[in-house]
Amino acid sequence: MLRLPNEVESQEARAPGRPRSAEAERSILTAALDRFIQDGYLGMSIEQVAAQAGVGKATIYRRWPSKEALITDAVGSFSEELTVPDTGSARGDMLALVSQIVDLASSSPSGGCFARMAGEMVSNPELAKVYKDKVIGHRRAIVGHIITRGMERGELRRDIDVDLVIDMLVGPLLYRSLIKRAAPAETANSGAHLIDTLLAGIAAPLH
Amino acid sequence: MLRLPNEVESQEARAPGRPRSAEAERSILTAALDRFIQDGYLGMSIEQVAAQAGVGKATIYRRWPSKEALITDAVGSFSEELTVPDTGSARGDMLALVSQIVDLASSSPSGGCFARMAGEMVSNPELAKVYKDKVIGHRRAIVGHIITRGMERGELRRDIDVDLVIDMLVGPLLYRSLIKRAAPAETANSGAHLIDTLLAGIAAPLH
DNA sequence: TTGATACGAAACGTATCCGTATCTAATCAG
DNA sequence: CTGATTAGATACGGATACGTTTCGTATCAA
Repeated sequence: MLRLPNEVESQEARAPGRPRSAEAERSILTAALDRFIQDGYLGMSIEQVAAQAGVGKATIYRRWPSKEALITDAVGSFSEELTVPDTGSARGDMLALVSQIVDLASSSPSGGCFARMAGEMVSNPELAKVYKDKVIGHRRAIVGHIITRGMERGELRRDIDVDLVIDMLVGPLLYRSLIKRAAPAETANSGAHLIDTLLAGIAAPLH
Repeated sequence: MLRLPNEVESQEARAPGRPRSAEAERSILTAALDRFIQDGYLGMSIEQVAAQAGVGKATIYRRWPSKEALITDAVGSFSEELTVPDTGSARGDMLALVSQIVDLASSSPSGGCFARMAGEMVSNPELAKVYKDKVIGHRRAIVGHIITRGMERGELRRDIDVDLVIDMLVGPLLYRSLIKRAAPAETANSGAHLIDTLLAGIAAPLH
């Protein structure tokens, strides 16, 4: 049996020589995602990413074999810190979630990411799959959880299609952020209006 | 932007020499829009456009000073043949409009155009303005007309925000077409479901 | 017929970018 | 210290694309 390093048995023996910088890896992924959202896959360049990350180009190609592999990893590493709100009511949960999304969009590149991805997904199916699985799936799961809980509590009708309601809640918000460049505060305000209208419907009461 | 010789003067006055081909101009704009939707602004090339249009590259640069000017004109020349339906009820009008949009998306490049534009608008404000004015504005006006008429007829509540309801009708449809690659028939079906849910709301009736 | 212009095709110059190779300095284990 | 590897910086080859120019041909008015 090989001699194990000090109090570490599950890790393999270290390679000789200077180890790779973990900080460089993080800064590369961050810069790559930023440039991707800003300029798109073709508009960005590896040299820009290297400059923004403060590394050399060779350091990037030592880790990823190609530009495409780097971007796929960068999009996949992009996680949103969304939590499932629990305010006691479906309406409150929806409001809290919209508030979370608005805060996140103003403090991280997640907002512009969707607009950029919408276009890139047309030409890049693999990127589309990664983004849908990692980001869209996560977001839809949270909304679905809120809706299902509201149905179980009797606040929401039991015959509604959860998947459809998710689209009706998320779709207008994304549509607004894509078309207009709405200010965060305005988005939050219209979000409340959206939720109330979705809950009440738009048909006139009979007589 | 595009000015033919002596266009402003009377139709009698003509420039000497061979006149420019109007057919070449149309085929260039059509090819440019197609390549733009397919590959994006950076992904397309003028040589591709020229080849697809069956013209020489110089013929393009004789009319437009740059790639950007060409694409701006191509997007601006893109008009949708949407008509305001009049079925007698707001619900019927909405269904008819969704049907129109679905048919249009399967027979023209308008569907993929929005996905592509969503990404390109991030980096190109001028293109965003043209697209919003020409396409989005036209589409929203039709939906707004339907909703206003429904309010006047007493089918829809009078206290709803027309702009918000437009977003609630168009947003989910666009969101679905962006995220999923839904088949046209499925989109039409879920469109009917969407309209009914929007009309009725999702809140459970009080006891 | 003549002159002027547009036409498609193709070559050209310039620039950019991907991915590789090379250089010297820095960082680890033994 | 020695050897191995990574670090950033930079040059390079190949490819691509924008925009210009040239060339011979075609199309108009006079």
